[in-house]
Amino acid sequence: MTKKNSKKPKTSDIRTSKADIFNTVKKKRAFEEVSAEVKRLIFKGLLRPGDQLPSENEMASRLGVGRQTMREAIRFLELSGFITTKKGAKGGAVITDTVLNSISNLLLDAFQMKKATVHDFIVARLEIERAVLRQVLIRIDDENIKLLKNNTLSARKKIENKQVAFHENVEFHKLLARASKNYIFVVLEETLMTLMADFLSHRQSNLRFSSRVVKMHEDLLQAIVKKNDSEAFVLLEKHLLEVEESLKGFSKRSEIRQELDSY
Amino acid sequence: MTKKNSKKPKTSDIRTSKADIFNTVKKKRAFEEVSAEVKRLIFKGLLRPGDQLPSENEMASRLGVGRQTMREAIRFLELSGFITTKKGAKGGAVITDTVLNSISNLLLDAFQMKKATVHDFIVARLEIERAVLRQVLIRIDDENIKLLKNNTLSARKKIENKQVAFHENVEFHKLLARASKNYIFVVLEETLMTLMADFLSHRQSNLRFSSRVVKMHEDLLQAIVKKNDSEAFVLLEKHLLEVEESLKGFSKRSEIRQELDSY
DNA sequence: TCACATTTGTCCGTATGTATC
DNA sequence: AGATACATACGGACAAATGTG
Repeated sequence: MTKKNSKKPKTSDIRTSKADIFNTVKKKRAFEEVSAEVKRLIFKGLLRPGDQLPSENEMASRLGVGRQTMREAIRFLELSGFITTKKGAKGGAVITDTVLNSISNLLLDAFQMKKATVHDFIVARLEIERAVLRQVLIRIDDENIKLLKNNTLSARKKIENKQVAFHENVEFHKLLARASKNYIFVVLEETLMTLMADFLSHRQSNLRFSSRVVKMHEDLLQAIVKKNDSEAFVLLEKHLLEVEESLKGFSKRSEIRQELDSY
Repeated sequence: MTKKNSKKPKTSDIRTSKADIFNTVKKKRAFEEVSAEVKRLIFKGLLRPGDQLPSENEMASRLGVGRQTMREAIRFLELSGFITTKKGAKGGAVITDTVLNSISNLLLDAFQMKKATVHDFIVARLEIERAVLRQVLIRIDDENIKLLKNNTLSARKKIENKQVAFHENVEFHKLLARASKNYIFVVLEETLMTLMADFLSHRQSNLRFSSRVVKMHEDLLQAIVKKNDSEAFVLLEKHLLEVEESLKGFSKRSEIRQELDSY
């Protein structure tokens, strides 16, 4: 952010490459270094979800910074989705992985600022799901088929018990992304699904619609297993267009969330 | 974040709706209220990009909180991409709009965390650029054509002066995404290009390759302007496959970025 | 060039609320 | 119920950076 944005370094434009090198040594704030250090430990796998971090005081003194600085680093990590904090004894910071949640929160801000519309979202989702399906048809294996099958089975069970299969239906698309074996798609799909869940959280859950979605997932999965590519694409498109219908009404409202007091 | 996540409120599940109402009154931390208030002002348009915020001390006393709390709120807004801060006299917080950057940074974190590989990246990029092109062919207008044309012109100029057109070539794809008029794609392309720039920053810049890229961009743009869809897709694919070649060698590393000390 | 004012960045001491034992 | 441990929050202080006269 600080590094990349300095496109006009006031000095001559001729030596841009060298100027960029100098920019990288620009002094960083202490809390940035601290949070980067923690992030590094997480990426390296030395800190894993569920791990408890020492108290603010201890971390501060161990890292050689003040409490205020430590707090700002903690805030930074918290808002980025790397840790969550709890008050009281035995409280403190715990490593979590809610980065995708943080992303979707920022995307909601973008929607709020009218930089993105529901239509944008629907188009992007359709395109990305198409890409995912293309990869799935190439790379799916028995294990992922089994996971998807189990998903539709438990969804079907819920429907039979007159319950909506909301969670299962969202999970189906995440499983599809995993079956593509491409982590970029996994991240994108999970982000889109988080947003989707947020959109739908304000509406009444509809058993009939939920049941219909389960049916379409079952059909889609069958087409995938049978390697009937063209049918799979047709089913996917039809499915997503129906889901789009269920989002209708949102397009008319300019704001997605009435209140922005969350998080 | 705090509100939405509480799907299991320990109390009976039956009164979820009422429980949710009570959840909204859950005590929030001071810095959250402060940052939410500033965000509200931005969303309402009362604070606009370029506007200078009062100093930390003044805002703190005006809002009735301590400076520490104010600083945490500022960190929040900064990370979310709503403000940037500058040190020194006449410094302070200024309303900006770098939400795009913030989302892109978090996406990079997510990719890092999920251990996305270079191969994942290449596949995803091809798919996403295809999707972008599809939308561009539908929605492009004269203004965006002009921006793209200017981009290739200045790239061509650099090549003629024996300079690599690195920045321009990266920018071309960002402009393409903007021409799709879909903010989601803009975010994705921005992220992909950041990754791309990161890959290439470690290699020697190659004038001959850079020149070749410019040529392909020119051809692609021409096909787009002429509405020659099929040729545009062929050119895009060919272009990206050549770029992929230039990334060879990275595939062996499991991590995308060696260092995460950015931002 | 130099001093000065302003503002962020950082540290410390202290107090309070809250969750756990 | 009381003690403990921790995050949360306030206020004061100084250092560092930066623009201005």
